[in-house]
Amino acid sequence: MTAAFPAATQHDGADSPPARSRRQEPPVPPVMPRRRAGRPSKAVLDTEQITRAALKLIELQGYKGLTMSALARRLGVAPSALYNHVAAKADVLVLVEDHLMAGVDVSGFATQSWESAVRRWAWSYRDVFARHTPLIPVIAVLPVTNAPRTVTMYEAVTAGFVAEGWPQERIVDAIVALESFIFGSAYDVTAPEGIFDTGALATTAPLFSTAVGRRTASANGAGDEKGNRVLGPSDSAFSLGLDALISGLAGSWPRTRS
Amino acid sequence: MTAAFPAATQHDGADSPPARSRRQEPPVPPVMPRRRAGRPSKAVLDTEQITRAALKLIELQGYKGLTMSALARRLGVAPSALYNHVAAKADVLVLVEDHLMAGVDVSGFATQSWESAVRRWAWSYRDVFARHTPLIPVIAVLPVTNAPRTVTMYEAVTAGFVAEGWPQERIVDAIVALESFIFGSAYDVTAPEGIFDTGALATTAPLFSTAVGRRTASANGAGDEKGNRVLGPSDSAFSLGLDALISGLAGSWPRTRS
DNA sequence: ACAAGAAATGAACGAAATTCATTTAGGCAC
DNA sequence: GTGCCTAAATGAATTTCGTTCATTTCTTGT
Repeated sequence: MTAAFPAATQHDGADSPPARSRRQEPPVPPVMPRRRAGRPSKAVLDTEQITRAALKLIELQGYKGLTMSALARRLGVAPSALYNHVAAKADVLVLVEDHLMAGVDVSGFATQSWESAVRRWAWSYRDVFARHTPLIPVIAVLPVTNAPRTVTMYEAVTAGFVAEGWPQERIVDAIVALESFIFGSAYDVTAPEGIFDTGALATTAPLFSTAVGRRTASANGAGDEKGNRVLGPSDSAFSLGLDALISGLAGSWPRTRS
Repeated sequence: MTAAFPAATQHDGADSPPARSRRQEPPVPPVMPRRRAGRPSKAVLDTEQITRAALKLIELQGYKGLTMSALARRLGVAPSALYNHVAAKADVLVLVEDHLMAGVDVSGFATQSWESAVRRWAWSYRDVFARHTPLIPVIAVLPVTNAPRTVTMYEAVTAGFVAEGWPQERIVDAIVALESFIFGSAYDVTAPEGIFDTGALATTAPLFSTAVGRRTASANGAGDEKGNRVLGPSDSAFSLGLDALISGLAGSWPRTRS
């Protein structure tokens, strides 16, 4: 009946904690040494290891493969053991999210112009979460309180806005607006190729259909060779929108003319 | 079979039509009279009814309550019957999505200036999907081919862009950029009150923390009385970003000077 | 009239998250 | 030291969901 446990199944050759040798039969390497019940002398799990294992799983199998069972298996542990460290699967997602935030590039805010810094930050932010779209619903609603790296990221961004002279009351709104655009654009990266092909509905929507045709045509012709990344459709939309947002935001508050 | 309907075994396995309510389970329509197996003389289901029932369920219980069982129960049908009309639950979401698209206000594109029309469209688009954020991952990746109302919506928007004189190759990118911002902003609407409260991390992020404080302060003071809606934090961020995007996009292509 | 197929029922199945009782180990209080 | 409280593990069970399948019954096209 309930056969979802590592009883007969083994780990995916990632670990074998205490090398307890059997009588004389080392049947197969990947056989689980089977920890006996009860608290182990040395703690097997902590949130750090859980985070790492989750990231590895996501890398190998995508979010589809990120199940509590799979996570437990990878850590050489029973699924229920995870619940000593996280209250629910959502907590695992939060761990992953906060880990990822450290990978967002905020370096520009210390060194470059506001425009350049925002652009660099936004691209890297989008790139990170384009590979982790299932986290977006989580982030968007997640109180920042227990996400230290996320707060650190916001602090660096805010510093860049302050340095540019932005009025305090508008900074958070501006960041939120940029972030909203970034999250939405991250989804767009994952969209399939012909997402806008109208097919049988083409006659219903002549203007839109030709616009779609022109778009892909111009995109195909525009191979950017000089070291810049080659732009896909989602990249050119992101570029257009980001530049518009940046220039629009720059003009949204009364700067003293230099 | 016996002539009397065996009310002992219900087809649900999860809950029972009679008054025995376990958790909440608001008593759905009257208790259905039990249909015997086999094809009924008159078809009970079609995609139209499924869509309506799904929308009602979402309205009453949110997306959490939208399960195939609940949907079937509401339609007076066994869960498996749904699969004669949709291939999977995702199809139900697509039905709902396309239905909703008809509610997005594109009327401005026929009558107003491009700026006003985009603004009206964007606000209504965001408002619709702020109440349906679970659809966003679906929409963002969904080929438009079998979503007729979605195509109709795009056609109206495209017409507005064409009328304004936009270059064909950039129209789709501009729409995608706006849409990305809209989807991201829809999530933001659902964010809890103190999402940016840094709590114990406040000392780590002094600039960000004060910016957050100033934001809510200015938002609280700014009650808009004259018929306009009172702006919450997510509204003012949306407003700021949308205006920036619109003006930035307007300046992104070489219009002939009037 | 009859075969094909559409549209229901009802009974499973399998995956997944989560809970619970139980076992064991470490760290305090006394 | 002894004893208790709690943390961290196992193993089994529970619940909920989406989905499939065999079967029944009815409609429709030839």
